[in-house]
Amino acid sequence: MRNGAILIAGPTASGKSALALRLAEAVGGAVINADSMQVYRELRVLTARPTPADEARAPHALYGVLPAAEACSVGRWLDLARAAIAAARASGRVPIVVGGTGLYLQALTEGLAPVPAIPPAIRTAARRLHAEIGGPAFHARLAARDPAMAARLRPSDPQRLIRAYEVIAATGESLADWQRRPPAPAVLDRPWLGLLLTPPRPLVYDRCDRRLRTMLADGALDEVGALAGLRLDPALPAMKAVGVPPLLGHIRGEIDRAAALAAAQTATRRYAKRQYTWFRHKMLSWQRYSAKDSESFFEEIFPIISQFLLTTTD
RNA sequence: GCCCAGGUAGCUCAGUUGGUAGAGCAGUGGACUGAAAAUCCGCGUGUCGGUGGUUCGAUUCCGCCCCUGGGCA
Repeated sequence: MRNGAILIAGPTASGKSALALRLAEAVGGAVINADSMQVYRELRVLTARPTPADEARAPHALYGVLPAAEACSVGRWLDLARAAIAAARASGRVPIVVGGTGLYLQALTEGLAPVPAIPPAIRTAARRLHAEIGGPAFHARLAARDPAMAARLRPSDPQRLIRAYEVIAATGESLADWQRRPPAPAVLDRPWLGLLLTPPRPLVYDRCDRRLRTMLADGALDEVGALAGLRLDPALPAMKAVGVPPLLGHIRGEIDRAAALAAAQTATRRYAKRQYTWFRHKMLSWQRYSAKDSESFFEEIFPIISQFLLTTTD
């Protein structure tokens, strides 16, 4: 039986998906999404999700599986990924996990603190309180209950402040203590091979720019218009996907199309830059490839994959 | 050809009553443990268009030239 799993990471527009698909075809794999935005159903074009034609070439999992009205999370994704990996193995396929969300991949390979699920009412209340009293006051409230977390968070960082607050409120224990505990059993308890794609940055930026243009031509505006029609909470993750805010602005008539395009392109470049930072510092055990296109990636990588899969077969 | 307004960071501009200059954006470095395509923190020397002049000292004042925009011909 084949035990190994292949993980592919890289900044947006680095050619991950194409490579994953080629490998899946070559080794009999199943492609599993590790991208926080590609999980949302409504955003196919703007999140550069694999096309139906791509999905027909090999099994794909976790693409477009949640409505934008719901918020995904690392924990939720991890549960989905665990199931998808098990399903792939059960069908005799090699799991090929591919995506650009560093946090998700980290949770997959290193585990996640075993914090219980926080009741939605508590989460909502924490968010509402933060909105009401503002960062500094909220930070002070947190400090009163959880000095350890307050000490390492800035009053200007709403997302982490709220998380710390809801954890202490729901569990009575500091998130810092939770994180010190041994993580839940690692999802990837069997051998895995991490491949990190890092094409030269100017190349990725150029691809991002051109891809945004293509997305607009392919209906990204209609897609975002339909999303707007759902009248969702603007704080939901899908509403904050790269490109959504500027395209919404254009739809509402606040900025012209060219400005929306430029803003979306800029946001994409900045996102890619953050990904490079994460990958550079956190994925030290991953094999890095800076090849310029997916075809040369494939030729370079395929022999390594084959060797890896051989050594992990019982 | 003449008149007017400009020419300062990659871009848009501010400013210096003469002591070689600073914002936003872009870019860049970093952080990251349950909404992460999120969230947050750092980083600003550039022939101040060119060239002469005045001055201890000119990006700043003066002359000439070049370029851009507008107006008049």
